Amino acid sequence: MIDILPVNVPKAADVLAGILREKILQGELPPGADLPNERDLGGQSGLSRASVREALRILEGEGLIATRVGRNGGSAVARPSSAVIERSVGIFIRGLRIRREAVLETRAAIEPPSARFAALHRTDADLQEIEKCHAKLQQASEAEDIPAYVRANLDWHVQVVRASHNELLIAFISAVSQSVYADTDVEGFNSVVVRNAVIRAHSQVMAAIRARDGDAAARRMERHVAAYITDVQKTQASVTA
Amino acid sequence: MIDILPVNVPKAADVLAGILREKILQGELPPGADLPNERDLGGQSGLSRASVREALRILEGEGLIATRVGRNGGSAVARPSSAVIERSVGIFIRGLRIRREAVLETRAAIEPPSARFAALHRTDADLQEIEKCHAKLQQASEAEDIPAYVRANLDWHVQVVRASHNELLIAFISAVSQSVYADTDVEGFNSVVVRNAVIRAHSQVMAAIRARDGDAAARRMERHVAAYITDVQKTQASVTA
DNA sequence: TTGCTTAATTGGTCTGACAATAAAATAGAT
DNA sequence: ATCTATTTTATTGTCAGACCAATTAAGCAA
Repeated sequence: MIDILPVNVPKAADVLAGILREKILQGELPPGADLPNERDLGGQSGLSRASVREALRILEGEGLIATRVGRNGGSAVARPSSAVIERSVGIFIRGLRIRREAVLETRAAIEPPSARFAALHRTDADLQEIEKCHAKLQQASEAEDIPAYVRANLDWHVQVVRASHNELLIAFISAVSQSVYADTDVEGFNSVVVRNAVIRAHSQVMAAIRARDGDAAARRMERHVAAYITDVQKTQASVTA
Repeated sequence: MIDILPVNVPKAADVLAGILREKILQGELPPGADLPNERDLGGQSGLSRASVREALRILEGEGLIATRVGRNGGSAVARPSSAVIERSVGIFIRGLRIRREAVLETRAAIEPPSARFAALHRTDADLQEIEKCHAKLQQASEAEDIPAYVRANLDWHVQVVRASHNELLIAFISAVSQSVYADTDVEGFNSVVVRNAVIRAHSQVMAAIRARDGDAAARRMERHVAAYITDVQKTQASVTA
């Protein structure tokens, strides 16, 4: 009696999706290429339109195709964007009830090395974008517009990582930031003292990035995020108390 | 004439998927809970079974439900796992042709802070798991079994991050490692000198983790991954030459 | 109790039809 | 000839109903 492993029974739609996925990822179907319409795909694959649609929906969920209705509609190959990572990370965080502390830890882990890469790889345009965010931050701080301040703060951090020109780090920080933003309590930034400290820290990080000093950028960013985490924990404590 | 923005036309399946997704993420439908069968869901929602199935497929793709056929089958709420992140990151890397350098950079960015957290949060069981990977690594190295060596090497790194007890970092490193593994050229590890250097570096990191010395763990891990990257670049160069 | 058979339940797949949409083709007006 | 309004057409979106396949519960027999 040989023991046979549980036999895998792939569904028709999964098989078709797998075939198309490989064609796309291997470059045989480059971004922008039109797929055959659903009826033709059904004819070619021998599957029903229902199964074809299921396969296309899978690929759409993976960000590999985009589908439009109407004449000259149909499915076209798309470039996957960081949106798919952001979505899966968001679901992961919410679904597993990841502790806020762990999310902040992750941000704290990613940002200092990202700041280093930003200092090393930045273009002048990157620097200008970062400074634009900084200006908005100052403006919101002076106007005591806390929601705008929180938004600008997050944008600044994301922009710094963008300057690293590392697409994966950008996707990760975007994904994590979205979750951080979703439940940042505004209370912590009611103090003008806290806000000014943030602005000063940002200025120092920017100076290092401007000077292309990777070590300084990483060091200063590390101090900044560490300070932020202790601030959050303090606020947490005072709320709990 | 007022100008009206392009009106969003959500598809029936998206709407239903959104409703169910929120119920799941808000905890109204906890992991393990059974959803109504497809016909009932259709009846309750007023949608056809085809649309219901499409909605369920979306949620399945997001890792939020698992579906089984047969009597007492149906869809049950699942805990999203890091698998969804791994899949989306894999598609992102392959689809966007992310440079191998950027992937390694990302790993290099994540691992040192992860090693710090590992030193701070590890349990004895974590340490044993890491040491088990290390033993396999040494064994494979002595046996000159390079594929097993590469595998064990990767496992060791993932295991260190596991010891951080930060679920997000674990998911990220798992996702990135899978891509690293997919195109690690074995050539670089043909040299016993290189392999022994890796083993020494691992030993030092482990010593820091054992001693719960976060700073040392981060510092040594940083040196280790930096050395790995320069090694890869050297191999690359020799291949190109 | 144990094992086999049967029936019920559920997802998987197919077929065919119609509705909704958006582009292209056409007709009409200036 | 060119712009505009209308009609046609290609395509996805949705639905209804049927049957197949897989799985398990229930019934039954040894």
